[in-house]
Amino acid sequence: MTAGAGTGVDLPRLRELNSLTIVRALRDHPPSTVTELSQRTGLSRPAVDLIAQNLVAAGWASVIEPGSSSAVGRPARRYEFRSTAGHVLGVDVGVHKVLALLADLNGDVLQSHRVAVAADANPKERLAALDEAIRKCLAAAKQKPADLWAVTIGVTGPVDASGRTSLFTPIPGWQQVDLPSHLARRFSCPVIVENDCKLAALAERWKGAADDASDVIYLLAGMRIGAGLILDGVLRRGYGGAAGEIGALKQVRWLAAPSHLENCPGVPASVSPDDAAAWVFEAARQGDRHAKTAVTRYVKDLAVGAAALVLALDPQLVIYGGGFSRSADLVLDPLRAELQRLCLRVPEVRASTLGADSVALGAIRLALNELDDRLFSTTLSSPAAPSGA
Amino acid sequence: MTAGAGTGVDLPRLRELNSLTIVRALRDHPPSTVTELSQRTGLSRPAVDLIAQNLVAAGWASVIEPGSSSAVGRPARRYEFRSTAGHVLGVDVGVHKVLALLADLNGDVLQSHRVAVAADANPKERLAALDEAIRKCLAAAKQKPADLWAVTIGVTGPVDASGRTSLFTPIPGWQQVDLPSHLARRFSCPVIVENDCKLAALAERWKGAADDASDVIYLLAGMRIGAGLILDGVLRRGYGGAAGEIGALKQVRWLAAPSHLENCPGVPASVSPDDAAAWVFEAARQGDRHAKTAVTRYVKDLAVGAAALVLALDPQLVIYGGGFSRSADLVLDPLRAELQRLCLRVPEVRASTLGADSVALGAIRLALNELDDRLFSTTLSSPAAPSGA
DNA sequence: CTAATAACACTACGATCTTTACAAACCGGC
DNA sequence: GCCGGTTTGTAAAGATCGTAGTGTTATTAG
Repeated sequence: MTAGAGTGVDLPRLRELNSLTIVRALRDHPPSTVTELSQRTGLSRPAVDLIAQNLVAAGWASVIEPGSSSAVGRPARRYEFRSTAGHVLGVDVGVHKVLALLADLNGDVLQSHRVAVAADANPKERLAALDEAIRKCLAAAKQKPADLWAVTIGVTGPVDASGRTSLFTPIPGWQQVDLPSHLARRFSCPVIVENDCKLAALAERWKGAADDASDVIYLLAGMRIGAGLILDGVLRRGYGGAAGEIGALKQVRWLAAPSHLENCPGVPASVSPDDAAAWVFEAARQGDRHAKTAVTRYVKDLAVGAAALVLALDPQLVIYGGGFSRSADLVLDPLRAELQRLCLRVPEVRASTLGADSVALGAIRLALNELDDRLFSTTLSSPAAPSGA
Repeated sequence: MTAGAGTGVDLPRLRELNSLTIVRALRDHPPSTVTELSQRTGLSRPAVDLIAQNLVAAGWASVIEPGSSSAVGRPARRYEFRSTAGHVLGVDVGVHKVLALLADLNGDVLQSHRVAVAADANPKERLAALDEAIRKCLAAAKQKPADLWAVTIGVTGPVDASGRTSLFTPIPGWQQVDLPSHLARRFSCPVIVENDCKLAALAERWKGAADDASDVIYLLAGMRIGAGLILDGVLRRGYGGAAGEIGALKQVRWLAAPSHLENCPGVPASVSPDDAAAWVFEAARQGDRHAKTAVTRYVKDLAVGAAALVLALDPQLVIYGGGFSRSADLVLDPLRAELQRLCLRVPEVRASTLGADSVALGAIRLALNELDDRLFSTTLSSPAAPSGA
């Protein structure tokens, strides 16, 4: 292949490029007339017309015949991206649950299924829950595994090039699990495994609190704290997939931070360790001294790592997400104050607007991104579920 | 303009795209025959031939008529990128010196001029030195300011969107200096001001120790420690231009690190503060106990910040550069050991291979990058010094 | 000097987009 | 109900570009 010099463009390729342009224009906007597409793309109306007809023939677009029009002039035929031409699956394999979402090519969620898992479940049980979540989600939408065009699974811990969490993961026994192999037997389409923080960051940038920013640090705050980095609008994985794992540094007190909440004096014995943090936040809201101190200490420790990331990357925006983001009302202001104290230039700080689905939503976004790269960078063939890798 | 949907391609644009492809192919390789270009770009020989002739007519390429050939067959005419069609200037405004480099469009340095400046010089004196360095460098190469296509100036401290080091800079009085305005009066071409660490990182990736990596953390180690980040092969500035300034965090001991060297017991009074570090490194090489301790402590502190960056970004490579990189023999191994201790996945650690010119070289690279963006993204007009911004 | 080789030069062809022109469909007003 | 105004759909002509194929030219090897 030609290396970095770029490749010459001949006429069939030109048509392909313009077809891609039209597809993108269709996808980014509601059903459009040929005239609108012509204006948006700069192509002439006859050219757009021809390409649109070809796209319909290939299955990428569908026609909406003109109904009753309100404007003057002849009513226009409208073209629309056929978002149902394919489907993608996004799955969140968490500590307590597995959540599977099925979406169309627009990224609209069509179906979801959640399976609870014990925190100390062994890998076999967890994989069974994963299979069940996927199976039931597809069944409810009357889809087969072969109908999927891309699948992404979110897991806890940094994901290496082979799709394994070999460096570290808090899920017991999960370090040895070879998820790509497990799933390759079930799907013919590409399967991506990715870190949960990174996926949540993607989701937040896609349709969450960061949809207007291109340089974002996303904090996934829970009993474990992680970070996902979006720079120049693109998710950064790092060379080995371990970007954002600054919590591993002792000077950054992310490992200790949640323990302030867990070990806060006054938590009733009846509250399980998993719910302790929520109890403490609520107590702090009620004015409990110990709880307020615990939250303050938690934020102070959280802020050190956040400041390190902010100083390293100088983002536009920091998103506070994850399970603890329900308590953002208590965290955001002191976090801002700490960042002000520690950083050169303080970014905006916002709470996540996506709920517990953020990781699975990010998985969908990543699957769609992969699809875009695969379909739209090379040739635009007829839409069909890919058989090979 | 059309928003994110991309723009349609018509036939004149097609020709432009292919011309750009040929220009890039010419630039990346030694003088090429039409056949070679045809193979590299995938375009047919007649097409390449026509485009090449147009490029020659426009001034982008020059012809080498066939001389004595060694191969069989008719000797081929060769085309070559006319690197002398334009020039760029890269300047390093350091604490002790101003260094100006003039380069052609290949990035080959044609001329350099260095002017010494006192560390405590006021902005007016420093600007005078800058003007002198530029003037003499251009004069020696028989070039006028109007012949330049792009200029980049490297300064110490994070550079904001307006080209000022408003947040922080160790150079006395420099925070108020409006370098872009100062230079806009002298040049009609675009002038970029950028942080020195970032430029040195660019240089190292261009023709230094990092020329084979795409995810690089560059450490500019001297009496002050800074960092430049290259992710996915692109320099990351951060939203406000302050990426890499992790030294501002107290838990990261970068501000204190060099003081171990400066305040090392046993440094003779005759050694100036600026030379103390070099003396300590040399003493450590000779086996001096105190010096060795100082170096150890220095590396320990340096490693904390480096580890924070490594954990945050998971790079392929860490480059140890800057004034202290002459002592890399003492630093690299203990630095690797510390990173091993602190990080999840340890990147490769290398010493800078570029000398004191790295910042100015990076300035040239950035000027050329800007030129590429400007010329090759839109239309490929005749080469000429740009008049407007 | 001849054959082989590889590059150059030219022509015919096909694909693509644009421009121009005209018919079709719909609205509003008389 | 009919007619002008407006916008869309469609067809034909013109222009540009890259490809394929053919012949010509320059050099080396024998």
